[in-house]
Amino acid sequence: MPLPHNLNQNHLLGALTAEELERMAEHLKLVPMPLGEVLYEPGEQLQHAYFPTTAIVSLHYVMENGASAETAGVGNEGVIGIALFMGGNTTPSSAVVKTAGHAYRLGRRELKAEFERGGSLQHLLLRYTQALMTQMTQTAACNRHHSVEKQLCRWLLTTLDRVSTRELVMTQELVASMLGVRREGITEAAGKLQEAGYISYRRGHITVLDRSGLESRSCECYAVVKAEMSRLLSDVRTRGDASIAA
Amino acid sequence: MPLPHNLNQNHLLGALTAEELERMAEHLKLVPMPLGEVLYEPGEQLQHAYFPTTAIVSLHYVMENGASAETAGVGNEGVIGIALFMGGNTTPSSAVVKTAGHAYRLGRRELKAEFERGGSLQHLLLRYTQALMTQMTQTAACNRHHSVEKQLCRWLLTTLDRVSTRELVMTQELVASMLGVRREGITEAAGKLQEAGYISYRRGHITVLDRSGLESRSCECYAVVKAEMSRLLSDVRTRGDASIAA
DNA sequence: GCTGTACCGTGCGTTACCGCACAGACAGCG
DNA sequence: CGCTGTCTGTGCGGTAACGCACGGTACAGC
Repeated sequence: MPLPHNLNQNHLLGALTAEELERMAEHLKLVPMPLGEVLYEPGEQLQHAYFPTTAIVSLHYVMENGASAETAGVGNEGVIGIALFMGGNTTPSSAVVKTAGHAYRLGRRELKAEFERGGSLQHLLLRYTQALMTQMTQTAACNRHHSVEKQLCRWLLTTLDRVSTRELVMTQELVASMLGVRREGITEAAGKLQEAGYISYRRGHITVLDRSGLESRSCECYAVVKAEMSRLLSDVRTRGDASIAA
Repeated sequence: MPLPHNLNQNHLLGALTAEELERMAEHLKLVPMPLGEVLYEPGEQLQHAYFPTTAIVSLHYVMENGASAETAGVGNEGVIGIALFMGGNTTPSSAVVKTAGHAYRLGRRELKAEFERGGSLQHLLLRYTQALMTQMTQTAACNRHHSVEKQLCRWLLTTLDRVSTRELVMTQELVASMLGVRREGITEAAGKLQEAGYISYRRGHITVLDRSGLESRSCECYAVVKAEMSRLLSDVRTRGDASIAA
């Protein structure tokens, strides 16, 4: 179902003033985000920021021995390319598309220029950055203390919050690499969840049947991050639909 | 040896322009930071930012069941109270003093006011924030993949970088709560390091004998964070010693 | 409808870390 | 000087997750 895309589908863009959005609109380009695409690699100078509409992107750290872990996810509530306005221009981690979709792309110059005007975009981006730090903090603690099953529940829930369907297009292999665990660990945990009737899956598709079931088996981290995100971004998505079609 | 404190001991303050520093100097108050002091608790509106000189502070997340983990450390290279200028005003984690010392304290209004002038303080703070995110990312991945011994090495090295001596005043219990592991796990790992001649310790005091030994047993995370910190904050500490005595 | 590739399930042995319990050692204080 | 509380060492069973190997199965593409 190819919805007509519009800027409001990204919550940050949707919360800008009409004036700001007008200034930026001509520079925002809708781009497809295929599964697996690498938006940036460690140490590489970023050229664009991405405001996802339907895509979901994973901020991902890969260690020397090839092991990896997701440190935060970004969907239509956020933006990829923090390092542009924070001033570092790059990061040691990478960003990869974990659910295909679309995003609005903005050149680094245009982003920096608008950020430095100090208007509502600046405030939004800074608060979003803080929200991202909350995710990272929570991931760090969660990685230390919670079981794979709990983490899987958390991960499914946060991913589900960013899509409009109950079905995620996801192989166990992919999930495992996000959580930084063995593929077999996911097989086992997912098996238990399926047995409990919370999810069902087939080759690369996970369907959530009982959301509250997942919540009950998830660790606290899901709720903590969600609450903090909504606290920090409470004024986002309140602008109504006075949108500029793209 | 009670050195005369001066603002330059904190690298961020030391990198400000003379003009900015002059504006802020009258609001900066040198305060003692005793071991264990809690600078802020989860959800609590911050009243001050702290620029450590000799103290080291841990950003610490405590879970519902009481388990905890450090997500980043802050010493004289940084500042505590990011949430003030990022706009969230609080965070779900807490900040506790893990090595006693001093810090310059600044009221939240004064910090915000200076931040919003958009001068070099703003740029410094934003880049420092990005460096903090690097630490968090690395901690998350490290927690997932590296052994307690490697993590202990990393932690000792980063702590050592923030003090002027070779001796850390630290109980194993405290180290364990920082790393989010059992106290016995530290006993074991520290025992091995002592056997190797890299450290020696007695009741609450850890002395580093062979730094490069620790580096060789540490995980990559230490070097990654260090390199990224120095990249992001390369212009810090270059202002020379035209300081304003406090 | 066949075939090959990707994906998933299962079963080992192994290991790192946990939880608990208790004993010993040191330091500071009256 | 001895007491006391804190800190450290050690042992032991339990367990979650790993690494590896292999076999089974759905689906896509021809």
